[in-house]
Amino acid sequence: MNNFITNIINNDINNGLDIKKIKFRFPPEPNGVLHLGHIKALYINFYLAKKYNAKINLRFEDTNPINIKYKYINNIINNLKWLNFKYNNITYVSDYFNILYKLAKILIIKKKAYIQIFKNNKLYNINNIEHNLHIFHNMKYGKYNKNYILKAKINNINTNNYYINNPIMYRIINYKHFRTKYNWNIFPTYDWSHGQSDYIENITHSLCSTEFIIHKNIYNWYLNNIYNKNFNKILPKQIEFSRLNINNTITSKRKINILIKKKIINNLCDPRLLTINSFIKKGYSNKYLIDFIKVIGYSKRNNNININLLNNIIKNNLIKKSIKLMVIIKPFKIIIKNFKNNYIKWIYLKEYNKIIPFTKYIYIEKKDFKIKNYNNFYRLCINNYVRLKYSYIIKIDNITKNNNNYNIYCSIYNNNKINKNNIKSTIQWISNKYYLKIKIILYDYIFINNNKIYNKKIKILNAYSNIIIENIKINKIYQFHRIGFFYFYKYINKIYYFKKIILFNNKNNLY
RNA sequence: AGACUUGUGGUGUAAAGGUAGCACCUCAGAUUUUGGUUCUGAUAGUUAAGGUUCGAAUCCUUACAAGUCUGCCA
Repeated sequence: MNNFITNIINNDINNGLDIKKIKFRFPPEPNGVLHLGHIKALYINFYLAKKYNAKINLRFEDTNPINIKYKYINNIINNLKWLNFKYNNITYVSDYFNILYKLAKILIIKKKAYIQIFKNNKLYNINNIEHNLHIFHNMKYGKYNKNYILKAKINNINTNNYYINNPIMYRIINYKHFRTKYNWNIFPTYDWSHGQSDYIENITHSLCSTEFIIHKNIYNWYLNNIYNKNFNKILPKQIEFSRLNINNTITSKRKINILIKKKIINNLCDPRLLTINSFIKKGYSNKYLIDFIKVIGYSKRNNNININLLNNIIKNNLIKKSIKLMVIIKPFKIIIKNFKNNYIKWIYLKEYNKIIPFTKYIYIEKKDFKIKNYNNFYRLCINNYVRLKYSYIIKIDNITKNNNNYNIYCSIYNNNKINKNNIKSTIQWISNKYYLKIKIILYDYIFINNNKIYNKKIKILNAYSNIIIENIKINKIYQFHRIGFFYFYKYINKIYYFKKIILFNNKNNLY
């Protein structure tokens, strides 16, 4: 894999960076679950770590006690385990609160940081160093209300953007932190803590998404003002790449939460979401997702990837290994003339070492039958030979009509006597006596029409399967012959429930 | 509105001043006990204009377009 990131690192090596010192980090905030976009960020870091034989830290960005929740830490660790991304250390920004506090005091002494107070609808800046230190100390011990903040004094950056010019380093938050408890009343902001954490951990290349480009000046300003030659440390370098955008769905935590509030989705495991938890629940292998990430690559430009690319990769992976079931959604009865009423022919399926029953009356899918052939209809109609999957070649002999019901009489034909070119279709079937009741849950992408309109449709269909299902496991993925891929997720009242993963091409109006 | 970033076939991504390549999509043919898969092939591209250069997707200028940011979130 070659991209602008490897180019930058190779340049750094050519310019004297010791290859042994290269180190990366993955810094999630434990405020939600990981999704496909995180896999993109993870993969580049772990790919580079492998390429340069470098170390990599999993760093939890727990700077804001209000946002973070302990349960997400375990979830992230388990997700990484499932993805088989092996990091060297787990670190927490909260471990650096003491160091960050000391560094902030150094900036105050250097007159690079100052306290700002909001009082009587006015902002007051403190100039005196001793006074600043005194207030900062008292802020730490909770002696002030939220109107006190510590700001960095960056006046050199050529911008009229006030936020960028005077970023906040510390704000007062009176909230229990899950690790430091009530020890701190002030918490560092992302801007202040992130670059410093990279520096403390000896990270050489700090990869993030392009929305942080505007913060790069702050990142570098802090580092340059903290950098101490005596420590013999390398200044980390922020490199940005564009975040993952996929049409017809979303990944952003904020937008997912809106959908949950609007009750369009129930939870973070909803199969329509691209969260790692949903992938695990759907029985995916991590390989499918990494294959996808490898294909889409990395750049700085805005992108919009068609979700079918992901679906194709999943489909091509599944096609090799999933068990095939014959499933009928809308049964249509046909009669085999050659068979006697109670005769059962057991057909042996070598692939699965199982037998399935074939009887006089069988059901095929309603859409697999038409009386007359038009528009190149390959399936069952007058004059068409059709192969029933795993069993006989049939053709319609005659059709009778009672009321509104057709009776379709078919004859079995010898495999060897029919020209192969005349059999254009192999369709699924079930015996009218032996089958399993199943339910299929179908849903569409969350968004239609370029991510602007919600798609709430969820269909639950009754269907029938041949009886090959045994030792069925939750989360196991099955292929429904000619329909698509589904995963089994529950068994209630003698009914097996399956949820959609991917449907096969539907343009010929199969279903 | 400003600041910043980015513009390569329909989509995604390579080419670090020297042959515009790869993958997906689409289309066609072959294979096929899935109208699936697989295989072969075809179509199609450097946002625009100017400049530097023997030579520009690449460097410079201008225009245009898209995205991000303008949070005491990260």
